[in-house]
Amino acid sequence: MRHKNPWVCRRMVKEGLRITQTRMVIIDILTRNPEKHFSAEEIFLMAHRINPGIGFATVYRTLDLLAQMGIIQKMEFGDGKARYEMTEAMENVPHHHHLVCTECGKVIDYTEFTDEEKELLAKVEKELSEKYKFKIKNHIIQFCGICNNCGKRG
Amino acid sequence: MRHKNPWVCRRMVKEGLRITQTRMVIIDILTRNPEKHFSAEEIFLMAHRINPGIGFATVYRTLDLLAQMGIIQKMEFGDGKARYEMTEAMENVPHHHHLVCTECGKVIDYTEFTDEEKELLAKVEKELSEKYKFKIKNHIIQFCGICNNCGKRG
DNA sequence: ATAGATGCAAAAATTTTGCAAGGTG
DNA sequence: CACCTTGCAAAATTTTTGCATCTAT
Repeated sequence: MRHKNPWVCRRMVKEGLRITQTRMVIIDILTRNPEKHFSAEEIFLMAHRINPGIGFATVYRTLDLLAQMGIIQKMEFGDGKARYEMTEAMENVPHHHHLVCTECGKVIDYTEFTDEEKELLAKVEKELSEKYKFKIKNHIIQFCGICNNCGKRG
Repeated sequence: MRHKNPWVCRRMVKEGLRITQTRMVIIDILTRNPEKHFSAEEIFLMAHRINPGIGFATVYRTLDLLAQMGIIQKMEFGDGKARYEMTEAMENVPHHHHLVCTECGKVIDYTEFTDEEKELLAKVEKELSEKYKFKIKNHIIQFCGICNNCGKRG
């Protein structure tokens, strides 16, 4: 099997997991779209277009697996569907967070973190980690509100 | 109808909504537990114990309504159930965030924000608000990782 | 009185599971 | 070849909807 994302494949091999065609299709979709936040259905449809044999259940199982390994992050913007995207631990994945419109569900990505913010976040993580004996792997930051469009209408 | 949370009731009246018994039961549960993050089912069970006539659908409808009004915040910790808690905009609700264990689902509340953190957060919100013309009402901050217990076992 | 709100039950939507068959190491 | 992984279909879970009835204003 061709290894499209060597970093992920190495981790899978190290954990005794098999590098299958279906998994590679899904990993490829996620790797090529590090700034997107796809739902399971969207990933299924894209995977299905590449290989029509792929089933919904396997997409869910693979997403769970990758989330468990810390390769992707599962999140939820309030519309009942889980979303998945590469974690910041991945190469070439810019640190980014989300602005979520509670009116229309629109999600804006927000990447411009200042050094001050990054440092403070790292400090907070370190403090929390020690205080609660919690091994922090990732964080989710969402700002919720009303987007430009909905603000005009509403 | 007795008004258990005058602040919320005033807002409801202002928006032409009716202050019903069912709504007050639900608002009371949420008001008395500002630091908890109940699922819809948990709220339904508690409401049902107070007034067995209350139905599941109304619980969902009321939670949606309150979330839409910005009185409660809907969030998701990765177990497929939405959670609801009073927003910081409410009186007497301490600013707090969550540490979520991705192994066992345990959620630890984290309230100790320094002034530095609060100021920076306010600054970031203001900047984002202007840059994206987004009226920010709230934020969700979650740190994801492995809790003390799961760390020992795993 | 009347428009909004409720409760029930049925439906929708998303996610999980069982199991025989297939693919990877 | 052994055993992990898959696909399908069925099941489980969570959330939403339709509609007659009730109730707050």
